[in-house]
Amino acid sequence: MPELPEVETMVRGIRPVVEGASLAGFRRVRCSCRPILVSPSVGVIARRAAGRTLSRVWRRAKRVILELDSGDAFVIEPRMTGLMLVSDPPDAGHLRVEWQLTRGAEERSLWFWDRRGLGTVRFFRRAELQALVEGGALGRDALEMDAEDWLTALKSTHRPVKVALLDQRLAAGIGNLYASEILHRAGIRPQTPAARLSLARIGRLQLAVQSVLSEAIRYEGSTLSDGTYRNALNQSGGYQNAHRVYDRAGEGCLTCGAPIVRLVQAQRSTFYCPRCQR
DNA sequence: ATTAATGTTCAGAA
DNA sequence: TTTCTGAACATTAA
Repeated sequence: MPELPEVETMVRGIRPVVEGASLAGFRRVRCSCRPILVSPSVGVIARRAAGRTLSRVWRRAKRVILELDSGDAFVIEPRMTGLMLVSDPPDAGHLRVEWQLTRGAEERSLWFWDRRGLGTVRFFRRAELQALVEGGALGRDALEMDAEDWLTALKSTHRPVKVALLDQRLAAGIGNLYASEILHRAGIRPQTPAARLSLARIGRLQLAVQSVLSEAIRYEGSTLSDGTYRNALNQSGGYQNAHRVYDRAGEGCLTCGAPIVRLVQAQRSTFYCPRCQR
């Protein structure tokens, strides 16, 4: 599930361990599951990166970026079930990649753990990184968008607003869970065609994006019933207790009491309150 | 014991 | 051009 708040939490969790450390080794962990995508090959990456200092840990949309003093960088996409850890993992069987770090005499490791194995670890040269970060594939970070940015983004498509929120080219960082939560907070029906939203409703949407995402970051993300998402220290997040609609089909709306409805849009579950959201 | 569903992304087709 | 479909994979619930 890692969406913007979970990835931000990962970055904040690993930053104190990673930033300023030297990379002593980079390796794939031997496990019984199929290997995840690492590109270029582990050997090539290790040759280019070993001995360098990890100067900056940051986030672009749902990607974790480990930047080296050379300007080259690791770009990690957790996708569905990937985690960045600086502690023991949920289980040893799904550890995928290890960064061996040194800071003076101290040795520590950063891990990429991924149960389903859809996540990726890629290494980019400085120029490639710039293209990836600034290129057209990703829109502005959802937390940095003002109402005017949202107006431009939403005017450009006739798809339902819930589906549009998931389009990373329009706004980067929102995923399936937070899209439902944001629309409930904004009082907007998920089926509404994006281009048909009034200025006033777009203003409410922008505020809902800000408040839902920043609250979720404050609570260190959402750990769903499958327990997959954990922070860098393998601890649960807390925002799942604040969900108003996600995964609550048939239960009463916490605002008005009407039963929450589940529908499928673009092959993904959407949850909303038919009374609060118009 | 099958089948459907699960947070994401991307290629390829409609 | 825009939008839709299915696949990548592992695990759990029905």
